[in-house]
Amino acid sequence: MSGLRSGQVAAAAGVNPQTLRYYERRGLLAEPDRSLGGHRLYPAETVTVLRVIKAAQRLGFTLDEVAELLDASQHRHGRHPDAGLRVRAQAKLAEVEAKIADLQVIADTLRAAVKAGCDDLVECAGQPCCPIPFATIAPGGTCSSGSPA
Amino acid sequence: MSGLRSGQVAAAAGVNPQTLRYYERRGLLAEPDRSLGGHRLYPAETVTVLRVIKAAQRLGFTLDEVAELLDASQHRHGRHPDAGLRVRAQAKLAEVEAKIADLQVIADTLRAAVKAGCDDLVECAGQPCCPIPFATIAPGGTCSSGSPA
DNA sequence: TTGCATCCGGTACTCAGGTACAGGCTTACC
DNA sequence: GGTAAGCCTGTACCTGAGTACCGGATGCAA
Repeated sequence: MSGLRSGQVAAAAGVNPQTLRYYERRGLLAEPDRSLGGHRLYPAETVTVLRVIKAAQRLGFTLDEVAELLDASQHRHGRHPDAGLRVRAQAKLAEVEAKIADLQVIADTLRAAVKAGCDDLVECAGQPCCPIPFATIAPGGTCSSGSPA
Repeated sequence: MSGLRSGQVAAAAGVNPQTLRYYERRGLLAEPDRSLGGHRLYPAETVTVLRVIKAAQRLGFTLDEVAELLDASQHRHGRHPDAGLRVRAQAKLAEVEAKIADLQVIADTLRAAVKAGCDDLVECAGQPCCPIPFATIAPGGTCSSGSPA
């Protein structure tokens, strides 16, 4: 009995054993009991906690945010209003949606550049017809459609 | 005459002066001429190059990729087939679209979690009804319907 | 010629999330 | 009790894109 060793926990959760120590330092995992010789002995729930961490990371939460979520999970009694998953998930959703919108603009620009036949960044920078936003553009050029070598 | 000093170029392009040296090390900017005392003297085009770099970065290209694009731009004569902007922009577009799709899955999951009223990660991990994918789930819970992935 | 802003090279640090290595101790099994 | 696998701490390294700091040299204008 007495608990799982770090290698066992790591294997069960599919993470590197070093990651356990790293998470402990970061405050995501509580310090476990030790054997007489100083080896960590984890309770079985630790595997679940690791899976929770990985799931939350996958949703876009940073480790600091995950730490706060786990923390909030522990003393739900003195419930702070903004610490819960619901509120944070809503905020994260807004972040993710903003990121998607940003990437969509980028994708549109790339599509436009491909369609316009741009094949040389530096040359494009001199031509006002190129859809790539060079912010403020250098002295104008003779633009048509192709890519004059 | 004789060229722009690093601070002038940096100010004109809106970047940190240190960034110029960094880009030089990374091979994005050619080594400029020097004054007798060893100070860099840039041609005016450098400002355009910096804007090109920033525009390409904005489109999702890494600095290594930007370096290759700039490189390809210089010897377009011995044209390597896959070095041009067009091909690379298409590849980058696919990357960006994949990332958008991934984020959309994440956004959907977050929306589902909010809708399901999840407010505690650890608790959710024990309940099969939570839409958050905990991969393989820990010992069961008191839940009604479930869709474990 | 003096004074100050700027620039030089080199090094080290930042953020995020880990991963790797070195040198020594513990545990488990036979 | 021997041996090998596993674990311990501490420290250094990785990617990516810069930024900061240091002591010293330069450039330019009055």
